[in-house]
Amino acid sequence: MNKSEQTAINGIPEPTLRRLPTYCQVLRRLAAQDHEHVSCTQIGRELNLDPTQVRKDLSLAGATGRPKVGYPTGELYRSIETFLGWNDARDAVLVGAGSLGTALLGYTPFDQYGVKIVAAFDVDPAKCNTKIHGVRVFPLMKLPNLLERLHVHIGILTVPAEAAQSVCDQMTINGILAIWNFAPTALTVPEGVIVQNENLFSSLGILSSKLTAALRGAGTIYSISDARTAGKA
Amino acid sequence: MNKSEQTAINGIPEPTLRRLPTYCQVLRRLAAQDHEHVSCTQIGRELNLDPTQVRKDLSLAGATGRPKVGYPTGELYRSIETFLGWNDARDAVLVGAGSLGTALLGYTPFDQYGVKIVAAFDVDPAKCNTKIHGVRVFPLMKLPNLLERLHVHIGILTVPAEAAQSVCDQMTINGILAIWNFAPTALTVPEGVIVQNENLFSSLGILSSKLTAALRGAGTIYSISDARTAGKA
DNA sequence: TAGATTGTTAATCGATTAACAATC
DNA sequence: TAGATTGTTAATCGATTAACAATC
Repeated sequence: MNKSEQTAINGIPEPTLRRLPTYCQVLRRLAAQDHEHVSCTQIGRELNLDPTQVRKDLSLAGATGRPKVGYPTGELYRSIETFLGWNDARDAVLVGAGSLGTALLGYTPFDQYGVKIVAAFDVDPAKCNTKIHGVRVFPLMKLPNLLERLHVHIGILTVPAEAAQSVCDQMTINGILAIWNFAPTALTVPEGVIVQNENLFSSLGILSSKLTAALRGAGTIYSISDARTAGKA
Repeated sequence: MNKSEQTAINGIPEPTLRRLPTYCQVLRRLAAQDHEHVSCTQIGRELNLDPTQVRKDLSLAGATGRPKVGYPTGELYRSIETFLGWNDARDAVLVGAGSLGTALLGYTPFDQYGVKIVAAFDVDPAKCNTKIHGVRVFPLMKLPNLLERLHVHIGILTVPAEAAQSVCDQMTINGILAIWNFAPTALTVPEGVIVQNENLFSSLGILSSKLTAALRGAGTIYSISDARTAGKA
C-alpha cells in the first residue's frame, strides 16, 4: 500500500533518485577543479559507492559517456540537473514559520536546487505581515486565496503534527501537487499528489538504535574502539 | 566501504529501523486515546503499510502480541522505545550554529526522542559565549577539550560542506561514535563510527524529479495512472 | 596495442508480500 | 464456535553486484 515512497517513477528506482543529487554535488566540485572528464570509479570513490551502481544510475538519468574517457563533467552535471528539474527554480510556499520553517526560509542553497520559496504562512498573528529572511509571512487564512493567484505547485509543511493534515488538505484543494512534509505524521492526500516525508525522528531512530547496539556490544566483548565489529554483524 | 550505512545491525534491516519511530508516533496517539490493544492492521492503516510488514518489524524489535487481541499499546510503545534507545536521553553536541543548527537547538521534541544537546559550537566569535534556546555556544576551538570532559558520543553536524570533514575528524578523534550529518557531503570516518546522513537535497531531488515527471506527462493516460501510486504516503 | 572504461545482461542478495498453521 | 489476529515460513519482487563484450 505504501508504494509511494518505494515505487519507481518512469522506471527510475527511488534509491537512484536519492543518489542523483549527491552526484551533482561531487560533479560541481570536480568541475570547479577543472576536471574535464570524470569516471564512475572516481564518483564512486568520493561517495563510497560501487562504480557499477553509479554507471547504472547515470544511464537511467539519460547520461552517456565514452569508454576509457568517462563522462564530460559539465555536461553530465547539467544533464542530471535537468533530469531533476533543477535547472530553473520552481515556486514554493512554506506553512509553519516556527524554528524549522525559519531555518528553511533562510537556507540559501535551495535556489540552486530548484526551489524558490515565494511566501510563508503562519497562524501566529505576531509573525504575520513580517518578513523572515526576505520572505513575507501571511496569515494562514490567506493560503487558499494566494495559492489560487500564484499557481504554486510545491508546498513545504513545517507545522506541528496535529495541524499537518488540515494544512495539507488546504494545500491540495488549492492546487499544490507536491508536499515536502517535515511534520512527524503520515498524510492522506488525493491521488496524484506527491508526498516527500522528511521525518527527522526516523533518522534519529536509526542513529540511536545503531549506537545502542554498538555500545551494548562494546560493553560485553569488544572495547569501544572495536565497536566496528558490533557495527557490522 | 560505506556498508555501515546500509548494513543491518543485529540483523535488523535499515528500512525496519526507519519505520520503528513512526510506529512510536502512532502508538503514542492511540495510547492517549485509551486504546488498550492495537493490531498490525490498525497500525498499517494509519501509516499505509502492509500489516504483515508491521508484524515483522515488531517481531524484529522483540515485541510479542496475542492472537485475536493484538499488542498491548503501552507495552509495545515502551518496548520499541527501549529498542531504539530512546527511554533515557543521550547527550549530544552540535557544531554549526547557523540557521539550521539554531532550529535544531530549539527543536524541543528531541528530548523525547533520546537526544539532549548539551553544548553547541561555532567559529563565529559573535555567536560564542551566548545561549541559543538555552544551549551555550562555545568557540569551535574548545571542542576537543569539552568533548573529552563531557564524554559525549553523539555529534550533530550543521556546518557548511567545506568544513564538514574537518569538524568530523575533530569529533571522532575526541570520542564521538555517532554523527548526524546535515552537511551535503560524504564523510570519511574511522571504522566503527556511525554516520547518519540527512541530505535535504536528496529529498528535494526526489520531490522535484517526481513533480517534473508528473508535469511533463500531464494529460497522458500513462502519467495519470502512474501518479496514482505516487500519491499514497 | 594494452588497459581503462562504458553499456548491458545475468546472478545474487535482501526486503516485501503471500500463505498458512496456531491460537485466543 | 467462528473469525480475527499472531508468528513464521515460502514466494515474489526489485535493487545491487558481478560478468563481460564493445570501444576509445
